[in-house]
Amino acid sequence: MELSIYNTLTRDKQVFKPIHEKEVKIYTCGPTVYDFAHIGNLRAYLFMDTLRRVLKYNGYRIKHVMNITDVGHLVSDADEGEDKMIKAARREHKDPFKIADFYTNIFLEDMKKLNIDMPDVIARATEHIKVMEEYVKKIIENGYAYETENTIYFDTSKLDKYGVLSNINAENQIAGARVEFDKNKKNATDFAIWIKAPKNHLMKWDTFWGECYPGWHLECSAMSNKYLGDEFDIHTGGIDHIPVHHENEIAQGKGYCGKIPAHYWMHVEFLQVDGKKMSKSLNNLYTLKDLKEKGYSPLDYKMFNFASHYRKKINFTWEALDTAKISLKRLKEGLKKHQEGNEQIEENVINDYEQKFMEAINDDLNMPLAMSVVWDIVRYPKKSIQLSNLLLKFDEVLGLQLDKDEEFSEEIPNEVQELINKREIARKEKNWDLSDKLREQISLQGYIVKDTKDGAIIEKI
RNA sequence: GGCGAUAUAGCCAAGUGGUAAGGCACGAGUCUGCAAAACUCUGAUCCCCGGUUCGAAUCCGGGUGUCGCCUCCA
Repeated sequence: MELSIYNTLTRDKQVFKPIHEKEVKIYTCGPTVYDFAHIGNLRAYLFMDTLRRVLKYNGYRIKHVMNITDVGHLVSDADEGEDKMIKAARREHKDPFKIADFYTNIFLEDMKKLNIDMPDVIARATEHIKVMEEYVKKIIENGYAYETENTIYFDTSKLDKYGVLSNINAENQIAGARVEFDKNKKNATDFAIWIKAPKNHLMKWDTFWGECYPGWHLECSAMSNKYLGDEFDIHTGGIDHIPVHHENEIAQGKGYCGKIPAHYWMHVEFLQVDGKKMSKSLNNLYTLKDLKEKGYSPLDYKMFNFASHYRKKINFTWEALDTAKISLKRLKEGLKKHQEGNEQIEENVINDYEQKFMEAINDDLNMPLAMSVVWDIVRYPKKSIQLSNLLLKFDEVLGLQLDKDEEFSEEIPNEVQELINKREIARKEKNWDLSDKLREQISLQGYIVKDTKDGAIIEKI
């Protein structure tokens, strides 16, 4: 079956045709590791995960590279302000390289918790300075750059067109600018590719142009080129990357070898919180840790993401996350129900579900629609191991670990356990008054008791 | 000022020309000592106005609202 994906470059959905028949080469703009990843960041990597899984489900091999930006990302994408890493280093009174290590590790742990299928290569910018240096030199040789006192700029006026992704151009950049552009720049859209490090600058390397550090946009171009070549299949990132970062990558690709690096550009929309953007200034940034503290697991959050399409804004509310949590639990219970069943299901029913699921995921990763097929199977009137096997097969795409129980069972304090034991005895004696009183006491301790056939289940409130 | 997105039941959200997927919540029922959980059943003509068409949530034109990027941020 054909796989269609939306390409920002052409602004339409296209049938996906890789450069090599069986292998797909992907580059993902990874995190700048100067702080904890918030759930908005994580949405982008969940999208990356789904994309990988869908491609694999379609039988492709994948060569996937993601960068870790640990230098050169200035507080503004337009090369203004200071380096984010250095700002963080000052905030935490630590060496910027240590900061990078710290947040990189946390990031990788988050990826694991979300059961994200990771790229084959994770490239740290600071380990690729030489590659970047060579990349810049070639851009200069090709006549696409000019020097000012402290910076080497990419000259966007040398391109046939700048702004192929977003319709921005030098004129409208200037018209609406609230920031003054560097007067040394020839064009408003020119951007720094190599920057001379000021004295006492914490992150710098001895290069062909003296002690320097790389421009942020350059990192991705140089590293994708090293691992994937002049042209590869898919480039992914957040929607905020479109106007500057990815335009600049395209510009650099053209300056380097005359080619737009990727054939397909895929972008994830933003996550909002209560209908507003998530931002530091609004103080509504949540991390996985915040979610955990409220009793939600990383996979609950993953489930939440499947409620909407990646190219649409998703509105995060605690209520919506709760919906996801309940749904995931019911999904797992549905799987168990089918695992215990042995009723025979006709083959065409199974085939029909497979067909529908595949159609959904192959239609530009329509996960909400795919989930409706999953629910259909869960709610199928017959119990059958054939259906549970089908769900597990689909879980290769979902990555929700449907067959695993959450290891969310926290330890129950002794005093609460004693109350529970007493209550069980009271119930056996049919002493309902005492039983209800004990349940009340347990709830005062912050736990809910639920009686099932197999005994009481305890949950934290 | 420039660029872009979006408007579908209480909430979240699919659906891009043929008469509205799914999830959550609410309500009813089954089960249960009770409660909870679980399971079953139940709801919308798609922001407004005009047009194209045999037929539009879906296409076109005009409004209105909301949101995002251009400064932190995926």
